[in-house]
Amino acid sequence: MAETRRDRLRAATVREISDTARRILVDEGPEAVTLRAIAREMGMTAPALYRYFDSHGELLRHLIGDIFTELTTALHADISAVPEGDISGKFLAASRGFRRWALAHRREYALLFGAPLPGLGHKEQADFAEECARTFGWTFLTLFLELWQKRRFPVPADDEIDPALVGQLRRYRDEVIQVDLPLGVIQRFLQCWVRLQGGVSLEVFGHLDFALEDPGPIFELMVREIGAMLGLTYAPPAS
Amino acid sequence: MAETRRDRLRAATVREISDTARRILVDEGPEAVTLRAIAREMGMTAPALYRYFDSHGELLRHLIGDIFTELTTALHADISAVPEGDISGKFLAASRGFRRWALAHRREYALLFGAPLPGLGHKEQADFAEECARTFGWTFLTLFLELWQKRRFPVPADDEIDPALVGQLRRYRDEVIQVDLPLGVIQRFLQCWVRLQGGVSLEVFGHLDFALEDPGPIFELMVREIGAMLGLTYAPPAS
DNA sequence: TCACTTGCGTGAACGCCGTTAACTCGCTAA
DNA sequence: TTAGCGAGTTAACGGCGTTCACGCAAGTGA
Repeated sequence: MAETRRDRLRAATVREISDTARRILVDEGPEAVTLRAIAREMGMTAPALYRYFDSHGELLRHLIGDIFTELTTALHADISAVPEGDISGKFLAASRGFRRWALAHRREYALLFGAPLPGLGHKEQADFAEECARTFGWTFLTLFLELWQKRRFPVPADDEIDPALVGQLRRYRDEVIQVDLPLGVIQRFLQCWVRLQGGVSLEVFGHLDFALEDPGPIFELMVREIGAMLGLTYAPPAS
Repeated sequence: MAETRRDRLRAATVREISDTARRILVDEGPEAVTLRAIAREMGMTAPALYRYFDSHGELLRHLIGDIFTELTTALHADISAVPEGDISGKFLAASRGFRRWALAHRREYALLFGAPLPGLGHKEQADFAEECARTFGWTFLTLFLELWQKRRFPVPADDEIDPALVGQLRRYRDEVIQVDLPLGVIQRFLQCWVRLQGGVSLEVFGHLDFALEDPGPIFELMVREIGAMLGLTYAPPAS
């Protein structure tokens, strides 16, 4: 079954819808991304969009998927801009790149990492957005694993880990990562990720404004601490 | 000007509106908190609510203020349940209490600490919600300062702090805290707060579900680390 | 007591929104 | 060549925030 002309047109329309939705999101905020607004912008009427998406929610999920992919691409660019051997540098670049992207795309970030939208259950299976999110997750995870392979930073032994955590870590390792690793590595990964994403979220959502105008130094401090935990050779940001 | 009968009735209605809104929020989620739904529930019509609030957004902000106050009250209860001398215990109780409240009130938490709602600019001045948020902030801040007074945990000296941060910390200290303190104490406070709220947010919003079913142990690990940084005498949670 | 103000609430309406249903039209595949 | 399918339309439903004109009762001053 070759790709027919119709199929190409359809794919192009889907892309145009995504792009339009994206532009509205950036320009006018998430609440302005309505079916009618998208259709209006494209010279169509709202019901026509139902030929391409089952509902408003599904369109949004698709948009989320697109944005995840874009973020992943941006991070990979940041990472591969660092010379091949410098794994510490790559890790720092990814962390800073994540924050930079988040600050430059606050509304998109809110869609990806904010409170889960009602009606957009984050629990959907076999979802496009879900898949893109997983791919994104691998970006940091592979970096982390590579770091572990090369530097063997100190991690807690299995019997030093909270028993309530051991089972969960094992499941995550065996079912998702599927690489033979000490559980302590995974615990460290999660700890780092919580700090990184947690810190970025707070800053992006303005929850540090009560004290700071520019939380950049606090973020850098955090990166430094994470680096220390992982035995990274720290280098200050380029800019 | 004494409080007239009208004033009392009016205040009662305002409270009933808040309560109704709150109930709808808890039962049906934030998107269900509409003027019409509130009015319906109260046996009124939507336009009547405009006698009490300028707009839907302002009603929501008021609701946020109420919830902040409730959270503050809950935390103070947790804190004062710990014997007077045990400042470490109080700090741990507050941290765990914050997480417990957040998990037990996910929708409310999202309203307070999620991405700022569009149309609900977080930058409003002299706002009721803003005021309640500030009061909430003092809960942890005073605990932190009390800890500093009593235990003098190690903090960086002024000239060890990122110059880009010094000015901001000084301004926050002089204009908000108004207590004579080394800037390093404030830096530490912010670092702790970022980790605490960042971690709780991630968990509440389900952004650790990709790996963990119960992030509790990770949170406890975080509390432990924070405790170590502040020289707390760590005690495992009661429950 | 009587007129008057003030505040609370209603109903109708406007323009948004997501969604559904019935319909048209042109391309495509048999 | 023709039947059918896919993409698009218009009309409509119910829900939303919001505005406006109006009624009505409670409080107020003479």
